[in-house]
This record gives sequence, structure tokens and C-alpha cells, in this order.
Amino acid sequence: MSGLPSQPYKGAKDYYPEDMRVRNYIFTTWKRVVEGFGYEAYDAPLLEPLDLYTAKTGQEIVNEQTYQFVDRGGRTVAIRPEMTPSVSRMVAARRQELGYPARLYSLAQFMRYERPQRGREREFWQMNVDMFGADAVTSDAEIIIIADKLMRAFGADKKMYTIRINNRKMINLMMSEYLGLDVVQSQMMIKLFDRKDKLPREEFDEQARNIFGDEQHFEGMNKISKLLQASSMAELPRELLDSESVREVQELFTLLHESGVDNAAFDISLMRGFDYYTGMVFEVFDNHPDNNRAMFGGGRYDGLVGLFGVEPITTVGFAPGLTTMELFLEAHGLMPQLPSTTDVYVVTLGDVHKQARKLAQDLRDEGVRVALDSTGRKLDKQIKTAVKHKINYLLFVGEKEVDSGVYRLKDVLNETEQELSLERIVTTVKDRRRKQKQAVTPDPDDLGVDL
RNA sequence: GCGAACGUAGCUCAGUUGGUUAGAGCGCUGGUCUGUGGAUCCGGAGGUCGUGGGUUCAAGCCCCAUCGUUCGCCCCA
Repeated sequence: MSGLPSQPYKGAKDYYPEDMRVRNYIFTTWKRVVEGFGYEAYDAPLLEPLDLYTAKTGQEIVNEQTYQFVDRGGRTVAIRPEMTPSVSRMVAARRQELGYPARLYSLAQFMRYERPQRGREREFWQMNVDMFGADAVTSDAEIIIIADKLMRAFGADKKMYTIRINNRKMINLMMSEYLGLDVVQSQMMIKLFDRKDKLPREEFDEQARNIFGDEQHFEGMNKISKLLQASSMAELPRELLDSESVREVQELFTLLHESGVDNAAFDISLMRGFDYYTGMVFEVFDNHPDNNRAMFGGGRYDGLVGLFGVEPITTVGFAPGLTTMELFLEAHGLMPQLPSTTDVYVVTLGDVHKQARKLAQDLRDEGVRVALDSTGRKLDKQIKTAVKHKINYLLFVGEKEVDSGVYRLKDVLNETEQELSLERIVTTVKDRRRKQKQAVTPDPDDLGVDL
């Protein structure tokens, strides 16, 4: 025995059936919500030319955090670390025939060479949701409404999370017109705002003063404290309220409010990927004390499709991650009991294998998912196996049942038992399956989806 | 990339100032039972203490390195 290590690659995870139940639950819930808004599935290659990423972001991130190699044909390729460049490429390639607005989503895995931490892995799964070719504020609103519905679809209530919203255009306006900063100063100030909650107040102030330089800092600091005090749009300094970008943000909040998104808050310190966002940015924050963090976010990035040498196409989107969603559901006690995909486990008593096999096949022909215990083991072992696999029903098949055509079907969870014919077994199981599906994934009608 | 903690059976963990053959619960397995046993009772297997060096008469325990996990920083496209 040489003993090859059985653990998975660093930062990657094995998905056993119990893990897949969770993953499938989250994915199908996501799918149902975004498809309810008319988004259609797409996918892209796992590998892309490295250039696709260097063109978009800082060289440093690409070099340090992508898995890259030279293929046999000498091309430098990378395992995709995100979906946005790929989907932008796809849109650019068929820009004439997509039909706008184009609503697209994907469920895909990615790899980044990072230090694994809680909620952050090297291999991870995300859903990417993007709308192309729609620049009205209503599309910004739609994206945030979807993010909100995503949370509600898992049974989250508005106390459990907060949606924080800001706008890059508005920030740029504040930096240049209101605070009077040049481009370089603005960049520094934006980074500083982003780190506001991580710095002690004195250090924040000192760094802000440094950015202003000597002459302006007194007035500048005054204005900054006015900005930071604003917990809603209405509290912003009067000089700003008149601008177009501010009005746009106000309109966004009105739209959200009308759609029942009432836990969205304006947050001037929210910056998020300042390298390519061009308008609205938002983040969904987990309010649970054990898990206080930004879960996922997104925003408007109108410049990416244009990088492919075609006329720019406006884009707004977001991307929730599987692991963070899982941590959220666990922290808030929202993870349901997830049964096996197998409906029925056939337990055999005595020498009835042939008949049990036939019964199992008959049930399968009727659309029931059946696993047959063909081991001939003792009753308790057979039952234990079914329970371990979280299978909903046990079906006892012995000589008595074979003779009568009436079988004992046991509901494992409720520990109730019925004597049923084959037809009744089929309807009982399917009925239960339908109810369970509704309980685990609420009907889209209950989500209050409209826009 | 930086700082810190942890790593003992499949899982959760105990293991005295370094001192004989390293323990428990759960799980697994065999029997009991022989149509609900998913229980009870009785038995059993399973660990080169993450790995490799070192100190020592003696290392699960001390030292170094390495791998992995976790937490914080950086970053988070």
C-alpha cells in the first residue's frame, strides 16, 4: 500500500452526494429565480487566452492569481478566474444578432490561485447574471431586484441581509466637482473610502488630509464629513442633489421601493472593483453577527464589450457564489433537510428477488426513482442503508406482498406506514415529491416577481 | 505574499512535568433477533499520533522543516 493522499487539491472540494444535494438545491433555486425574469442559460470554455484577462484588469492580479500554462501549441492560456470577460467576448462576437436587451446567466466553476479562507476557495462556483444592451436605470433596478429575490427565495427575511448601493458616476462627480480633486487624487480617495470601515477614524482623517494637500485640506475635510454622514440620498449636500447622476440614484431607490425591496441602503463608502465599474454598484451584506460580510455584488460595467473592438454595449450584472450562499443559509438556519433523489428503497424479505426486481422496474416505468436492495442482507442492514442515503420511502417486499400485490410503504421521516397497490405507491410517492419540491423551493408565484 | 493557531481511529475529541502494549463516544463490522431490528444486548476490526528530520536512555508531548486546515492582513477581476 503506497498510500496516495485521498484529500482533494488545496482549496478545492469534493462533492459527495450530501454536498451535491446542497449545491443542487442552491443552483436550482437560483435558476428558477433568474429564469423567472427571462434570463437564459449560456456557458463558455473553461480555458481562455490569458490576454483576455490582462486586457481587462491589472496585470498583477492576473499574474498572481490565475492558473495559467502554455498549451501544446504554444498558446498561453488560463483557467477562467471569472466569467465576465468570457461573456463579454461572446456578446461582442454576436453583437448583431443577440437582440437587446439580452438577458444571460451561467452556472459555472472558476479557479483562482489564492490563499484559501472561510468562504473563499481556489475552485469555486458562481452564478453570473448579466443584462446587455440596456442602460436605463430600470435595468439597474432589475438586477438589484433579482438579487433581492434570490435571497427571498431561500426564505431569508429582510433583517438577515442588507443591500448597499452606490454609483461610480456619482462618486466621480463628488470627487471632482464637489471635493475638487484631480484624477490621481480621486483614485486615492476612492481607495481610501473603500477602506473606511477597516481604518481607525484618526488614520482615515490623516490619509484624507494627505490626499488634499496643505492648502485645501480644511475645507475638504469638512466636505468629506458631510458626505460620510449622509445615510440616505436626501442627506447629501445640497450642491450635489441637483446633478443628473444623483437624480439617477434617487430614481433607482424609488424603483426598488416600488418593487418591495425595502432593505436597500445608500452607502457612499461602497466602491467595489473600482477598475471597471462605470455606474451603479451594489453589494449584498450578511447581517448575521457570525458571518458579517459582503456576500456578493455587482454593478454596471459599460466598457467591457467595447474592448473587443466593437461598438460598446452597456452591461449590468452580478455574481453570487455557492460557498457564501451556503454559509449564509447555515448561519441563519435556512438550510432545509434535503432528501435523496431516490424516492423508494426496496427492502426484500426472503427469497423474492426476481419479483422485487420486476416491481422495481414497473415503478421506474411509472417515473418513480427506485433503488433495489439486492444484497439479501438482514432487514436492519437494508433499512439502515436507506436511512443513511436519506431516501424518503421504504418498500417492503416479501412473499406475502408478492402473492397479494399489496405492499407496505413506509415513510421514513414520519415513520408512518401504508399498505398500497403499485398504482397507489406511484401516486403517493409523486404527490410527496411535488409537495417536497414546493416546500424546498417555493413557487415562483410566491416570490412577488414583477417589474 | 505577511502574521497566528491547529493537525491523535471514518467522524468528534481525551491523552498528566517526556516514561510500559495510545483511549472514549458515535460510526463500521459479526452475532443476537427472523416481517419494521432505524432498537437492545454481546463480540470484532480499525491508529507507524499529518509527513520528514533532530534532541533524549525514552517523543503523541520538546526543537526544525514541510504539507494540510482554520483565523486575521493583502487581495477579492
